[in-house]
Order: sequence, then C-alpha cells, then structure tokens
Amino acid sequence: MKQPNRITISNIAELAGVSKATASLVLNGKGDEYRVSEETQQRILSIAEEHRYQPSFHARALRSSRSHTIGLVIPFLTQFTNASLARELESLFRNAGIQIIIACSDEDPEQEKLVVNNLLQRQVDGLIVISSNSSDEAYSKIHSYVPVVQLGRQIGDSSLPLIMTDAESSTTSLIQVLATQHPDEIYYFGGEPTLTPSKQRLAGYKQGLQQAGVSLRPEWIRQRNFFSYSGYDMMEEVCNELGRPPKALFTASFSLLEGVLQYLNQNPEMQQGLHLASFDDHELLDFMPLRIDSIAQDYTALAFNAFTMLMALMEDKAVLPPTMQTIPARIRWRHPESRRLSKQITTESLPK
Amino acid sequence: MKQPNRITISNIAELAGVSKATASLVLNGKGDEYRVSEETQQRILSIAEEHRYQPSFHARALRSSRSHTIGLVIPFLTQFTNASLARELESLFRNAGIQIIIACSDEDPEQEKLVVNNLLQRQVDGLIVISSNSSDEAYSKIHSYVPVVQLGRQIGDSSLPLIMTDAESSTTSLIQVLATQHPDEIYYFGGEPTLTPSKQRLAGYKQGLQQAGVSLRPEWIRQRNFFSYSGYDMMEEVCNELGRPPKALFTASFSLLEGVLQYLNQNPEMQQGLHLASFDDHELLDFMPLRIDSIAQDYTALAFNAFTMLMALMEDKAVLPPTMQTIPARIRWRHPESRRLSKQITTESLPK
DNA sequence: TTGAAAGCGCTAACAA
DNA sequence: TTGTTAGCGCTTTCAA
Repeated sequence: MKQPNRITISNIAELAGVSKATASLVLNGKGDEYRVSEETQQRILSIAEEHRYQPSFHARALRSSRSHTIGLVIPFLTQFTNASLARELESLFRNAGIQIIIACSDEDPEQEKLVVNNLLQRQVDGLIVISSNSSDEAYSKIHSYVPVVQLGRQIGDSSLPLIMTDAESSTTSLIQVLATQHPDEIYYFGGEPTLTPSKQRLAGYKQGLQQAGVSLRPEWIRQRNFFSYSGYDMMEEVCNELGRPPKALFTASFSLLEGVLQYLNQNPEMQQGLHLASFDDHELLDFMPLRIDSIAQDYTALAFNAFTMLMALMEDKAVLPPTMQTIPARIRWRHPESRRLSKQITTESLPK
Repeated sequence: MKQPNRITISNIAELAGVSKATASLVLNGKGDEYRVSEETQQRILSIAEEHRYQPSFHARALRSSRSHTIGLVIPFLTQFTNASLARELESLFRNAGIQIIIACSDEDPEQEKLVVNNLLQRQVDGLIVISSNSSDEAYSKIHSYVPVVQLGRQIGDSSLPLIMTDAESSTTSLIQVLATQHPDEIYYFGGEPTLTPSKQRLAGYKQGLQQAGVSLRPEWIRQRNFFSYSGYDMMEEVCNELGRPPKALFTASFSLLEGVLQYLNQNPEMQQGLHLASFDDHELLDFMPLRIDSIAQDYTALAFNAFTMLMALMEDKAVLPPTMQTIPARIRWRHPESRRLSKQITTESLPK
C-alpha cells in the first residue's frame, strides 16, 4: 500500500539532467536568487509539473524541523462554542498554508496531557489550547520552544499569550437587567469553579447584582462542572428545594443551559414564571418559547486574534507587547422586559 | 525556536554504550526477538525513560512511509451532524494510536480537492470522506494506494467502501405518517439533488406518499442546496405563493430546517397550523414549541463502522466482502398526532 | 548478541 | 551557474 509512482526530487533532477540541489532550489522558488539559468528552471519546473511532483512532507519536516502544522486542543468538538472556534481557525490556518490538527481533551486534564504530548511529538510549530487545566506549568515549559496561545480560557493565572472574551462586563450588564426585574431571587449555575471562565462569569454576576442594588444570597450560587448533566442536576435540586422554579436563573454556559432545558422539558410545570438567561448563544434560542437572554461570544474575532498572535509568535519569538487580549461580547436580549429595561439602563448611565 | 534537549536515538545509544541499531531494536520491543541481552535492554530502556525519549515522528514516517495519521474530510465543522461524526471518529482513532486530521471542504468540490491533496501530501494512511463531489474519479485513483472510506454520502454511484444511514426507509415511514395526516399538502425541501443523501431522502418521501395513498404534486418538491439560507429562501417562496404556510413540510436536513425556523421566527404568523418534520435530529428540538418530528442518525454506529472498515483496509488490502454498510436511523416522534398514528400504522402493518 | 552501513526525501553549505 | 556532500532521526538488512 505504498504511494505509487510518487516522484521524488532525485527523479526530477535525473530527468532534467541536473543535480538534486539545483532542482531543490528551483522548486523552492530560489532559482533566481541563486541564479539558475532561466532555461534550466523552465525545464525543471515543467518536468515537475508534468509528473505532479509533490515534495515529501515528512522529509521536509525532518530536515527543517518545521512541520507547518499547529495543534488545537479543544474540550469537545460537539460543543457549539468550541466547534465555532475550531471552524474559524481551520479556515484561517488552511489559507495560510498551515495544517491544523484538532485534538480533544474531553474536558479531562489527564487526557489533555496525552494529546498535547502527541501533538508535540508531531513537532507542531505552535499550539492553541482551550485548556481544562488549572495550572500552566506544563505549558510554560512547552512555550519555551513551541509557542502556546491560550484561547477562551486562562489557565490558572498563566501569563502565556491569551485571547478571551470579556465575560465579566457583559455578564454584569446582563445580570444587572435581570436583577432589576427579580431582585428577590436570581440564581447562578456555574461550571468548574477553578476555570477562569467560571471565575469571570461569577464575578460578573456578583457585580451585576451589586449594580442593581441586590444583595447576594449564598444559596443562589451553585457550581459544579460544565457538563450538561450538571445543569440538569442543579436545576432539579433547586426546583425540589423551592417546590417551584426559581424566578430568575443565569447559566454560565450553553452546556449548562442545555441541561436545564432538558429538565424543563421533562418537568414542564417548572417553566412557569421562570426567567432564563445564559452565557453563550445559539441560533436555535430564537425559536424557543422561553425568551432566553444570552451573551454571544465573537468567535470570528477570537479565532482571528488567536491566529494572528500565534503566527507572530511562530515567525519571530519577539513577543508583541499586548500578550493578553479581550474581545467584547454582545448581549442578545430576547425577553421583552429585559430588552426594554436594558435600553433604559443604558440611557440612564450615559453621560448625558 | 527549536525543540530543546530533544533526545535522539543516537544519544541514547551513545549513553548506553551501544549502537543505534541495538537501541532501535530494544526501543521498538524487538529486543527479545533479536536476542539482545536482558541487561543491555534494561540499560537502554531506563536511559530512554530517564530522558523521556520520544521518537521523531517525521523521521519514522519518512523511513517507513507510514504516518499513523488518517484524514477526515468534512463539509463543515459546525454542522451538528458532521461534528458528531468527527467527534466519535476522533476518539476511536486516538485510542487506536492514530492521529486524525480534520479538513473542511466547506461543501465545495474544488476546495475538497485542495484539502485532499494536502492530506495526501502528508502521507495519510487512510481517508474518510463526507464528500461534496458527485464523481468518485479522483477518489478511485487514490483508493488504489491509500484506502478511502465514504461516510454518510455516496459519491455518485461509487463502489468504494461506504458507510451510510438507511435514509430511505426511515424517511418513508415518517412521510407515511405525515401524509396520512395531511394528504392534501405535504412539501419537501431538499439539498443538492446530485448528492446521494438528497436522492435517498427524496425517494423515501415519494415512497411514503405512495404508501399513504397520496399522489404527489410536483410543486411540493423544492430542491436547492444544503445551506441553511436555502431553507429560508424556499420557505419564503412557498409561503408567498400560498399566502399562508404549507400544511406539512419535510426538510431533508437539519441545516435546511434551521433556515426554515429562521424564516418562521421572522414571520411568526406562518407557524400557524404548520406541521414540520425533518431529517436529522438535535437535542434542542425537544424544547421547541413546534413539535417537530425528526429522524436521528446513529453517529456512534456510523463512526464505528467507518473506523473498523478503514482499519481493516489499512492493515491488509484484502477488502472484506460487505463493502457497503447501511445503518438504520431512528424516528423521533414529537408531534402527538404523529406519535399516535405511527403506533397505529406499525401495529397494522405487523403480520398479526 | 551486537554493530556498521545504507537509505527514506529533502535542504543548505561549500566547491567548482 | 551548477554540483557535491553531509546530515535531519530512524529502521533494517547484513555481517561480525
């Protein structure tokens, strides 16, 4: 099962009656630079064309210790947020002539180690990670020889280059509006408390309450992990405790929201009077009977900045000054009352 | 930006005071076979361990012309169906020690050519394609030296190994139930007519009508492509023609359904009396006010069979007899009336 | 029981 | 203007 009639540079050289070196130069566009005669160049080029010469990727990588490949570490491919980022990145790097290898950690730090190792073994030239780790120890080491960019999540308080959504301010605004409507009860469901997204979204929640003049009750905050079953479980728990649904609920991720929705689907009576809001957005939310306010991340900008950052790092290791970038998010008001209030509040808080 | 202190097999050999050859044998588990002394083996192994020796992937690939990598060609990463397949495959191959490279064609045959070329250049050992092509000419050639498995879609009438959902029979059943309820009007929105999924789903639609004793009106069938905007456009078209929504509508893919939903969201009056059904399923459909009947593909089985098939082909090129496999789909009844009818019909058509 | 040597396909000094 | 040569890291005869 070998590549058949695959033509090598030696073959080309032979056919053209030149040496491998000359052929190599010409085929790499360095013909002029090294002043290979026009005629020879043409001959080589046309032979290569004719035989559909394709340089061996592995030989090249071995020789130059550059694989023109980068690795993307992602929790799950089926989560809409991650898939969107992966999609954008794939296209950006493809157009830049760089192959991207997507590896899934399944949100498991152990497995993340494995897949990263794997990628490193393949000599990826760079790494973009949506990490499930809370320590950047391993990545710091790696970064000393292969640039690493954190995307979407900060690993602990890592100082490695980082691109992420400004979750705090958008969450604050959303919660402020929500709390204004439901000052007496507004729950928060979060994921792994150790991950930065959790921290920021929680911080935003707290600040939103404060801005609305609502004082936090500790039992409003529940945190587990980002799997959707956690959303289900927390919802079940709260509904059981209250004997009714909470008046308002903010889920810190789309996956958690899915779990909550699943619970509501099985217990439709718990939809009564519930005001839902969530971090992360999905088109289908537009069609849901519950008017769920949500926060939409800007995947295009996130991906683009991560791309640009990594490309810069790969080209020369002189790290650019702003090594951390935050991308604003956009709130999508779906609840009519929220929409009204949000306009009002925005107007009020404007200077004039 | 070089891999630092990366240890090579020469280093190991040197440190152990043996030759590269011996080290290689031991490190590849062929020590016993070649009767390398136990003591030497231990020495080599422990040194490798100590220095965290990692064989160079590219050197190995160059030497053995096997990259332990396979390529997956997929239209879009953000389509739930494709992402689900990708996810399953990623995990299967990862556990088998094989790296999978996902390349997106954006549903564009030209781009598909490019990315396939790219993968081939990287000497992938196998290829799984969800193709947007209607001719398998290129793939047939490729298959002669790198095994190719078609997943989800048949390329033209290609005889290359193929794993796909049995779309026809499930669609037939669904349509039969739908047509029984709405014998006077039941529309069909499809994607590229040249792609097999389209053909099969359309065939299922026609047969379902027949089984329900409904005679097809040509204007019920609209086909464009699988992008969601087509769903939007077709819906707009039909609603404008009728001055009201159709009574029943089957969309041949989830993306088309999304387009339809988007239209409905902007024109809520058109939801009135509309009975929607679709090929492909999504969790969120459970929470939609419109009770949308849908057909769920079995991603796990699809992926597993593709995996098994490709692994077999990669191991020895003796192709197994059943080179085409169909995986049954499951209908998810959400509309109460559909559910009732489906039970009734099933019972009736049972032998006793 | 181990080592020497060749070579996978490519690039880049250095010569000519 | 072009060719020679060495070597990236690894595996695999063949010889000792």
